[in-house]
Amino acid sequence: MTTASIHIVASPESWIEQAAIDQLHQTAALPGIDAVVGLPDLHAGRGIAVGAAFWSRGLVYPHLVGSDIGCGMGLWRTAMKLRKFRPDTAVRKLHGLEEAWEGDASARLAEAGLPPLPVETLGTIGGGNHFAELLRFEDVFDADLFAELNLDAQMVQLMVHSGSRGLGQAILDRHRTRHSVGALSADTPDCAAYLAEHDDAVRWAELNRAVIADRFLDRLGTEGERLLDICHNGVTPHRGGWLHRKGAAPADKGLVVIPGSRGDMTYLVRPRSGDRADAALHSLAHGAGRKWSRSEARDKLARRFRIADLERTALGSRVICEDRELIFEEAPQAYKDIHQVVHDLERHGLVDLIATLRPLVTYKTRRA
DNA sequence: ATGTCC
Repeated sequence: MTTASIHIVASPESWIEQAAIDQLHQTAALPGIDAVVGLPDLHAGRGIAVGAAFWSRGLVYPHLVGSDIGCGMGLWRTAMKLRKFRPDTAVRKLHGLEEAWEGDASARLAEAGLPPLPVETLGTIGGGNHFAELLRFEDVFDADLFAELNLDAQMVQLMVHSGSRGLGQAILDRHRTRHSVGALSADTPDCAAYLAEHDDAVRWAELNRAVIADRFLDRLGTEGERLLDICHNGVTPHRGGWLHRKGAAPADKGLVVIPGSRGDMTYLVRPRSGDRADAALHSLAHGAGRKWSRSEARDKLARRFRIADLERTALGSRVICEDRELIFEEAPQAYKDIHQVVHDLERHGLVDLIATLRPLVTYKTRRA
């Protein structure tokens, strides 16, 4: 059995935990895996490294995508002018947005051309590292491109990070009862069935982000226009094989936002194509990447900070998170430095920087 | 990650 090539996109000074590297090697040794790429936000996951892309020739591995099929980031321009925006007012209006949506979810599914999939959680953020955030453009690195893309630094922007909720989980669970963590031969009915369900979950997740954005915009009394939507958990056909992305943004689907932690900047980048993009499996970091596990973050930060300390960030933004464990787990200190992560991508010739965005209000969870 | 586990 041959072992796949392993390419890690990071500079020598960027810290990457050994456990994540070990996981890459384990995945590289699976049958049919030809190429493995670790992005600079690489960190250990539950068996599979996060911040990674895996290319196989004739086999599809559902467990390399994981349970949150279709998870990703969307970015909207709101119609709120920055100079009129008051964070206090926004904070007052934002609550209950992780609870069931009152709108007609079935109609939204039908409009999107989706089959009658579960609708109970459509329009809900979920837990973990998911969030919705209001931001403003800060540094503009390429003013011509910024203008050409019709971006507007005068307006408040909205970013949504969420996925397919219980739907993706159910698809992986069903697959696992039959095949465990085994591969599917690409030409089998079981593989076709998984891919069909996977593709539905990807579209459900994209719709979920759109409904979340609608709920936020409604609550804030404004409207929005979607600028981009990017899926970082999924499997797609690529060069006669299958490209699995596990917490890796696509470099071949237009502009990408790479959020830092909830207390740091977000980067808007334009992926480059070419040999270096090929070597990186047309993939990019999907965020800053965890530096500390959730339990480490809780232990270390609960000693040093009160909840109230974490509801305001070093950048002056607000964090709405009524879950006292989650606010420690997701604290900025638990994440790598986003500037270093993006610098590594730039240094490897994978992206051109367009702009940074500064967080204003981050919403995680708050009772209605 | 989880209409999640304690």
